[in-house]
Amino acid sequence: MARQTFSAEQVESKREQILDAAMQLFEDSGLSAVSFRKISSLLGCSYSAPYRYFSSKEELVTALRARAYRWIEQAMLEAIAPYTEPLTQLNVLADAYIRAGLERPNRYALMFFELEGSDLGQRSLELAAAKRDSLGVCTKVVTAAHNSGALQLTTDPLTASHLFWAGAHGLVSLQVAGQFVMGRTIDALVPTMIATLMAGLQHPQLSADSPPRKTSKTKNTAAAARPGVAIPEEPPK
Amino acid sequence: MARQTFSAEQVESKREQILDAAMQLFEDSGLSAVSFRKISSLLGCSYSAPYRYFSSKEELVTALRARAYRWIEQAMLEAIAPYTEPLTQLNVLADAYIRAGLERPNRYALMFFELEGSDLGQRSLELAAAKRDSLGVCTKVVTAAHNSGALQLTTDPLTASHLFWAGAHGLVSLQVAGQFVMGRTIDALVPTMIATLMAGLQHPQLSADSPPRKTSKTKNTAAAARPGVAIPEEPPK
DNA sequence: AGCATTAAGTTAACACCGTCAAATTAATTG
DNA sequence: CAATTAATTTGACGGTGTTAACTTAATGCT
Repeated sequence: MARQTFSAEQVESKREQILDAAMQLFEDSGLSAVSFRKISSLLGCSYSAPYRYFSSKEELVTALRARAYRWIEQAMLEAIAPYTEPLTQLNVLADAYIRAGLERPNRYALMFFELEGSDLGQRSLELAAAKRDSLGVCTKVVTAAHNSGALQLTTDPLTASHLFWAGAHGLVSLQVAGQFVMGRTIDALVPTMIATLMAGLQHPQLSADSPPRKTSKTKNTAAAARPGVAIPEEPPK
Repeated sequence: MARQTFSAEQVESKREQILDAAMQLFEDSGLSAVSFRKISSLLGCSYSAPYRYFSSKEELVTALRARAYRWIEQAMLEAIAPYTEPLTQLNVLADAYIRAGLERPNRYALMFFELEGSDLGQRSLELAAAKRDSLGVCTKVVTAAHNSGALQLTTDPLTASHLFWAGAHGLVSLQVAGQFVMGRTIDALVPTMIATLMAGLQHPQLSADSPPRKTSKTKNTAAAARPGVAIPEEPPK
């Protein structure tokens, strides 16, 4: 026969070395600084060697993106570990998520948006699993809070999880993008956002009866009245 | 004397031609497809000509980013134009913002996150103005809703605007990033998010008394009790 | 032992990129 | 017409992703 193939562990070890170097380059100097040549230089191999483990830069960045999800998942898990009360866990989780995003904005940004025309992200099972698991931490805590009666949701826990995640992510994004007006800081907004969502999600006038939105064709129909909120106006024209 | 310099209009026209081509390339194929050479090829000039109008690719992308903010601002303005009732405007505005983001996810993503180590975004007055104006549309509507009594905020209107923006942006981001679990769509979440924030922002238990967050050093202090929400637990260790 | 086999890694090459200096074109004034 | 000088083009450099050809080295077979 011939030389035997590397074991799965050896391959994984190589992949992680490459990803370590790539992540370091990315966090230090952005995505354009991530190059096979610089990675190879850091690893002491030739510039074409990593191609055996990542068939393209896009694939490498996708793996990097999955790592970012694993990182935020871990940050949330570690934050809630010392606590058992679901509502406390939810607050701690939100705090940890946002702090992690602010401390490593580049790595955080990697989780969202591609800025490159690529459909590889849709086909990576590893990335899909990492996404699922990171959201799962949030969903689990919200569900526990709901089941324990501490958070009396008027929507299902999954919807509530999505809203919490979206709210937290929105704050981090706006802060990183410099969207907050002068004098305002995210510090004051985080507790307000969490409290607002908690209050709103327990508001009796809110239930799962919101009509579905039309994403195209018909316009402005989503402005229809919602119970206890507002009465619509004359339609345009 | 000598040949006279281009007028400000001529320069601006050139800049817009370049930005048109750049935006087209970006939306079609991502940021890496935006190159001086391809732009020049589209414009029928030499690959170095655009350098007279944008001294670097980073500067060009920053101008593109400002354009993205002007675009979303315009989408919001056009959406609310036919209406006068502030609460209706707020709903229509949120709907327009989110639909715009979903229809052009690449352009939308340009507004947030850099993915490149660059501090030029901080020094561009044009970009700063575009950011301010786009948020201003939201703030104006929220303030009007507050002043008219239609939206009885327990926080100041600017804070509420930030929360609305963050919530809407969070939903768009999660949708574009494929974060929603299978079977769920953003269509059902948008009205829920808006209604939740509206309900939460009018909730009497919420006021501006939320303690500021510690962003570093001290940990887990943000999990402290908030009125009417939860009672904290034993601290870790 | 020696050799064939074949996985892992290297080198060479290509097209493309951002960027800048030098050369070139073209419009305006004296 | 000629000098001046803004606008543009050309040439060049180092860096990039990617592929193909080549080299190295470990294994099993005879």
